[in-house]
Amino acid sequence: MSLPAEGPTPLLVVDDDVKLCRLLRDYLEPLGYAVEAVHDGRSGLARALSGDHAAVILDLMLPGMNGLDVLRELRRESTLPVLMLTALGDEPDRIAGLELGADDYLPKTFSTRELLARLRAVLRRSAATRAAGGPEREAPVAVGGLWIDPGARSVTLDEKPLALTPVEFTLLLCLARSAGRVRSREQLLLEAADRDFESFDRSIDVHVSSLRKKLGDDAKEPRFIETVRGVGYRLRRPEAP
Amino acid sequence: MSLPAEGPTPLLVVDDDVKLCRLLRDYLEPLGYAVEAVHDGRSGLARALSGDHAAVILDLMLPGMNGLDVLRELRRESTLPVLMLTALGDEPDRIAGLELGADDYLPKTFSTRELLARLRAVLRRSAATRAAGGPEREAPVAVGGLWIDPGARSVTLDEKPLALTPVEFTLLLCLARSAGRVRSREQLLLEAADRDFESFDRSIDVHVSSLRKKLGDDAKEPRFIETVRGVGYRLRRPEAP
DNA sequence: GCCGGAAGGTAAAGGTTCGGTAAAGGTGGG
DNA sequence: CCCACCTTTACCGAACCTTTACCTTCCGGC
Repeated sequence: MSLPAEGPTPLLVVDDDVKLCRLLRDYLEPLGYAVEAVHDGRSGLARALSGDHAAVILDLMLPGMNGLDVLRELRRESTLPVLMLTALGDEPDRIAGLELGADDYLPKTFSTRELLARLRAVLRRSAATRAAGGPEREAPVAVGGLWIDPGARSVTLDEKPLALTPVEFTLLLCLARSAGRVRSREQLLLEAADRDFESFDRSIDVHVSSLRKKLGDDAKEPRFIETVRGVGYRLRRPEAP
Repeated sequence: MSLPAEGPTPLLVVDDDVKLCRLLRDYLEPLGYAVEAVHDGRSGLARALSGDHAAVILDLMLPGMNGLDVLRELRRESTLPVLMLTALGDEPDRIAGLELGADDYLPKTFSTRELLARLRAVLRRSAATRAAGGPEREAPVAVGGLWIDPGARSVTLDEKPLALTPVEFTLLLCLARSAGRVRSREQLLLEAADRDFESFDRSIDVHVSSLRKKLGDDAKEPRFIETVRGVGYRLRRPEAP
């Protein structure tokens, strides 16, 4: 990806609300961003694919081509960071958007602070992945009835979505990636919470406990997370006959 | 794994759609890959097992031998990276594929960019695990009908899993690693329980006793753990006629 | 062969450690 | 301030390790 090394950070805003677009421009340009605005889905997609921007702020309610369709098409070709604008309480769209590969969402009632925070977070993350070796797309992991998608940070169990907290998600992902092998509390804590372990730290146990509850798992006869006494935990790998 | 150090990266494509195979070859060869294509499952499996390739792109819909069967068979012998091709929205197959050990999936409507990105990701990951995780991992030990896996911290006896306590496990592992040689109670206690031995300490004897019980072993005519009077214990190595 | 002591086998008891989990406490973002 | 989340604390029960005790087996000496 080739972005100019200097100058303001170029952003694309796709929203049919012209007033909102102006608002965003007025707020963001003094802060070092260059805002290009388009007002329908089709041109939004075209501009987003041009490679001229560092990120897109994308409304989901659009005339012509729906925002979700724009996102889906965009994701066939590009890993450009996408921040989607959703009406308050529009949970289903939000989830659909994140599953299609949006990087974050922004309620339409956002505060300027919130906007800036999420925008920066999204840009930072994309810069980080780029620096770390390009658009490393992480493959989803499936084990037992679990489907874990690192990109969307979503989990389904027997086709049904689970609501996990960040630490729970990472913990589960970490266990799933080494399914069948034991992982120590040290490793888990480091990967899931980025923290060092010191004795009498029970937080992994607690996270495992609540994970099990959400998975409908029983600690004694677990379908998923097995305890390995004195060592750590292990995700069961289904028998392979 | 022995791949040529130089030249194009050799790929295997298994798909009955000859046109698609040609498409892949035309796209990938100029980018530094060598594409070998076969069009049915059975030859796909045979070629994949040859060790001649760096990765496989595997269609799941195949005449003769199903792609999932190919994958399952392949995974018995090989950790070769597999990218599977799935029809859009074919969630069940995707899940089955990943559970069988596919490394990623590619919707049949993939863009060339997407193909390349995922292919590179898969190759990079496999290179990484080979470089880092490979030699570091502790190798399982097999002796008699025993299979001891330090990574999983699991033991099977004649294919059936055994539930051992931490000390029992370490004790058995320790004995198995020096199968055929005697180990003193001192050594065993130190390795298995991290404790110093002082005279009249019987705890190793007790652990050996319960181990034998779990192994179905008889102290007098042992299949596994032999007593060496006045010295310690020894795990029998199966006769080598 | 018989005897005695040392070594080893093992069941059971005792005490400790470990892990599950509810609930309290703390923290940061909205 | 509220909410969601993570961590810490506390308590309990279960699993575990060691010790003890009582046998059996082994082996050298008689």
